[in-house]
Amino acid sequence: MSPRIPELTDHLGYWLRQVSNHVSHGFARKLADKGVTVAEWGLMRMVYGREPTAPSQLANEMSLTRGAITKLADRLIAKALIVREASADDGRAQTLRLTAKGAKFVPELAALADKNELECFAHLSVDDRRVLQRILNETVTRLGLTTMPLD
Amino acid sequence: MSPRIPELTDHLGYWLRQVSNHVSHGFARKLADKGVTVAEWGLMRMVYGREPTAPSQLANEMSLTRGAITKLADRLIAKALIVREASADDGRAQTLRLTAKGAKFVPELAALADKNELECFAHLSVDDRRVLQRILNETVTRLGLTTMPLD
DNA sequence: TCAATTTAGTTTCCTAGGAAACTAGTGAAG
DNA sequence: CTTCACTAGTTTCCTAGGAAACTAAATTGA
Repeated sequence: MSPRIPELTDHLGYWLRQVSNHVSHGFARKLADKGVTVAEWGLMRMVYGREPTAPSQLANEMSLTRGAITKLADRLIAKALIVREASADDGRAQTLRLTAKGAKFVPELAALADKNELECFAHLSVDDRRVLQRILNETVTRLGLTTMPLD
Repeated sequence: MSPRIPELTDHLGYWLRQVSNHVSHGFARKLADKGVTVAEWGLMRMVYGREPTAPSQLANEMSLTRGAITKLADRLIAKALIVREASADDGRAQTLRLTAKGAKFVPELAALADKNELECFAHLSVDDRRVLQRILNETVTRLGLTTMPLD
């Protein structure tokens, strides 16, 4: 007897990705109006209000390779939103921090993030949102995730 | 007074992407052992047990561009998992369908999908899974999504 | 009937990130 | 001191997909 082959839609993972992609793409579109990508926003938010930070540190926190951070930082530097500075004590090390322009930009982008969140989840009851939050948190914990996803 | 800037982690969208990416990457790793990508699996599952299907049809259903389907199909053809055939009645049109090898492969890959689902969500109570399913479904409906995400 | 439009699929160019090789500076062992 | 291993960051090559230009076939309609 042939066992039934599950549909793609039989898996929670499918719906999760569906929703997640939509949320991210909606956000990406909003950010694009400001000339920024989601990854760029992520890095900017990470270094906002924080001591100059090592790229490798950010790579860990954002779950990107160091190579990706190099290029991401290059783009933000080209836009004059962050600066890369040599570490005083370690000839290999560098730090990234926001420029004044970058720092002024962050609240504006954060507002877009809030707006996107609202658009995507406002239809849920307060209770549903709490439950969703709890379930996602439990899952992150269970799966041993601790870092920021960007891809 | 300066308003507080929300953390990345203050948004449901952040956690959603975190979990979604983890689930997808875990699945991608399993599929990689079989020499297949998530997108390739998606296309294979879409055409499984189905009449030969137009690439543009699949593009819609999978939320990919036609260009992406062309290339995705090229890869699957190179692996002898699907075939591309000219439409009899329309000189522009083509259809894609699984080869015997491809069709035999699908159940094996589907088992991996089930396994991945289990690994990612088994820790949730039946109730939580039902609630999560409902919330995601409501959100998909509300956001007007009807298609399959692959990126 | 034959031009204009539309449609199906392909191709080219571009972006973004991973893997792994590479450069250069650090630190430890001898 | 000098060598060796390690670490920080960069670079090269590769993959995958989107946008838009492109080809060819169908359809429309004057």
